[in-house]
Amino acid sequence: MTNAVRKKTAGKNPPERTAPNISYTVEGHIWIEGKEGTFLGVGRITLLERIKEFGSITRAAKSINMSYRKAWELVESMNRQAYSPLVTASAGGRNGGGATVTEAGQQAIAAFRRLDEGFRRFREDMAQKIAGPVKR
Amino acid sequence: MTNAVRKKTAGKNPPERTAPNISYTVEGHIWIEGKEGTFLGVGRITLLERIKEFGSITRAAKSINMSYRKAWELVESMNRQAYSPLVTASAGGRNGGGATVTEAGQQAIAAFRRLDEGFRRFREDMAQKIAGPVKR
DNA sequence: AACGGTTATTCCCTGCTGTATATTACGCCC
DNA sequence: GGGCGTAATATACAGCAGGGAATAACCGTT
Repeated sequence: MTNAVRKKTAGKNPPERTAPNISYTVEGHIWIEGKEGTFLGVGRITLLERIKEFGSITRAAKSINMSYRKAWELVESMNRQAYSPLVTASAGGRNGGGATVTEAGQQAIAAFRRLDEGFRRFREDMAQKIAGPVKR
Repeated sequence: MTNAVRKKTAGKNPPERTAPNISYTVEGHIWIEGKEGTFLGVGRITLLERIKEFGSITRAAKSINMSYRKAWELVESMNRQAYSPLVTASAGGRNGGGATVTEAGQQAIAAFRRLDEGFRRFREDMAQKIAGPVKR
């Protein structure tokens, strides 16, 4: 997959408008879209996983350097668009309350992770096929 | 200000936190990445296609409501990251000059459109598989 | 009844991204 | 040479998404 390096050039090189040795990767984002736009994406799913881990929106948000405001907005958006809420939360109470990822939420996590893994494989396959036409 | 309405009712539906009939789609973006980030994406490829059509960066940019500055930056970024320039431009001259999509540029367009079409099919396939686990 | 940690909500403010504008350089055509 | 429409480049402006702080409500625990 390595490519030949053109090293012998006649004359002087202009300010390097092209690079001699390049490798390309196929990158991308994928998400599940509902009525109001994004329903599930990598950020939202990661947030769900952390909420499940910590039992708290606040701590989940901090663990991924996300503001509570943003985290709360994402949870609200997901709950609005889901058939049944993915996260249930309660203020006050034992340890001040907390948040729980519902069964539906855990299914959403699993489904999206499968999707995202399939996407990763797709991108790898495409990177191979692309190599030819794009180079040279 | 508005407090959450706590209904003690048994028969009435709560303020519609969930939707009864939902359809989801799998959406996404895909791009080819080089040394400085994005190399080819939908916006850049569309720009290339318009440049090919009009022979001018200015008119191409206007046709997609893009500022000339932005369009020029994209062209520069593509040319820097490609093995050979995808667009060549000249000021002055007949009709003030213009821009041309090179052979490499046309190959880039074709390669990316193939990739994007494959991605579209991938998303459609995934939307089918996803339907089950996400609903209900 | 006070405490503590969380959810829920509002407001302000900054940083970033892109837009709009202005200016210069360029080279064919009349 | 003057004109024209483009490329190329710099500067100032606007809009908005996100962050952070501040506040209130909540409820088991002590």
